[in-house]
Amino acid sequence: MFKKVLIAEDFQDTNAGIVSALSNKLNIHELQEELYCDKAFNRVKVAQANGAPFELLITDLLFKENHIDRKLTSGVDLIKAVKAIQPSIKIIVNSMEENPSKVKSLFKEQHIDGYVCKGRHSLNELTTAILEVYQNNIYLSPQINMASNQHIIELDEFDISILTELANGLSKKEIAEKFKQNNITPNSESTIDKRVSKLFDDFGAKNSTQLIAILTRDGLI
Amino acid sequence: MFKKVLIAEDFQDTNAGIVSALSNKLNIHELQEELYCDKAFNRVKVAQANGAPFELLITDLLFKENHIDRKLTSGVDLIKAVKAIQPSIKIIVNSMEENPSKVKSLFKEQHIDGYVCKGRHSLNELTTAILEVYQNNIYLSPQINMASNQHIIELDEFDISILTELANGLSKKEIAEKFKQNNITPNSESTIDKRVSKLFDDFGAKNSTQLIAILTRDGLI
DNA sequence: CACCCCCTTACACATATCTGTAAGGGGGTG
DNA sequence: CACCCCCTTACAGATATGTGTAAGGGGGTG
Repeated sequence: MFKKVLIAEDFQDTNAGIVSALSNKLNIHELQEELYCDKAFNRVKVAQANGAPFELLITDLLFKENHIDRKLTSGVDLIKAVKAIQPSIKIIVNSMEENPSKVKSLFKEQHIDGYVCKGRHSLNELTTAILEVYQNNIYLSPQINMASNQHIIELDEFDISILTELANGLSKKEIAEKFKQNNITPNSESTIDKRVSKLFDDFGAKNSTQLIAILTRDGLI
Repeated sequence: MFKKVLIAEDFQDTNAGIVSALSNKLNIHELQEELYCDKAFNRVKVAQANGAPFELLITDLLFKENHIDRKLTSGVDLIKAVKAIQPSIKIIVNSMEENPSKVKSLFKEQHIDGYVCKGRHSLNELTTAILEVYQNNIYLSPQINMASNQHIIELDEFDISILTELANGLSKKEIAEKFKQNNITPNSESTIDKRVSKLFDDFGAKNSTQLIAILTRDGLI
């Protein structure tokens, strides 16, 4: 079994639940926990420098903001930073995120080893995930149905830029101007119109307002 | 100290964290837990029927949907049901909700005794909250600043109706027609225009799209 | 090269949005 | 009653939105 595991999770109750479950169920010699990404990253760095690196990182995705300055503000930031200094570390994400395309991108872009979706069985799932990952397998919560009829529509960076500015109250004309200023291309009002109209079809929206409502609700922007 | 406490919380890790913290820190004789509102309500009912009622309910607000049919689908539903059969029970809500006006309404409408906001100190806060509530005081997470500059703008039922339909993709003309059909008054396009424009000012939005984005993000609609 | 597809862009037109102004109605007050 | 305030409503006009059509350009293919 893993000998040295780090947990990064900002909710104290969740954090405590994970720690207590893992100490009881799995024979992990050293189980450390952190409430902040930056501190978690520091522990990884120090452990490696001392020749006793962590073998597994269990992390949440969202970390609440507070008065403390943060360099790493999300689980993805943390994963990137950790992988940069210790590519071999195993990573399990434990989060509320249910969007299949977001979870998919964690495996594809961040090369995580397991994904557990918080819920009524997440501790059991987490235990299973750890065992699987220890065997060099990957683990994915069964409730994340990659092949479902949920939106697997990929929003590219350009789509996201438009949508973010729309949600920010800019008109399409203003967006076109901003894109021209920032050398983002394409940048004609017409093309932006076309893109947005395509997204209406994709997401079954009648107008911009509904489109933004849908995407905001789903956490896609 | 409270002798009999019930915890309603659907995330297994959070649930476990609360249980383990309270068993260690507080001398509570009987600490039960449930993952579903309906089951929690049943426990309260049965305990009361057996002459050994719960003295305190600690509940979340949001409970994930799954394949099981649910009568009570939220913490507020549970609180209402429990208060209806046992008005004297003490209630502490433990949730992610940070909106002051929503928290305010829990105290005002549901007459809860404590509110703990999930975060990096929520277990410590919860312990304090239990001690305060046991002394017949109320407890409120310090991070919920009721007098802050956050939006304490009250949206009335009419506002919500308009906003919901806007987020649903209806034009203002269509909303006016729908209101006329459903005998909702006022219902002229002009008045709806005026209301929405007022909300632009209230929330600092430039147009409908941004307004809906803000309100959706804040969970107000 | 010709051909095709896809993307970008311009333009046009009907509709919707947003912001004024102004008229009228109900309720409270002196 | 006169007066005032607030809300509803109508209307007008400048902009913005959504949806067509069509022209042109790049890249791949035969």
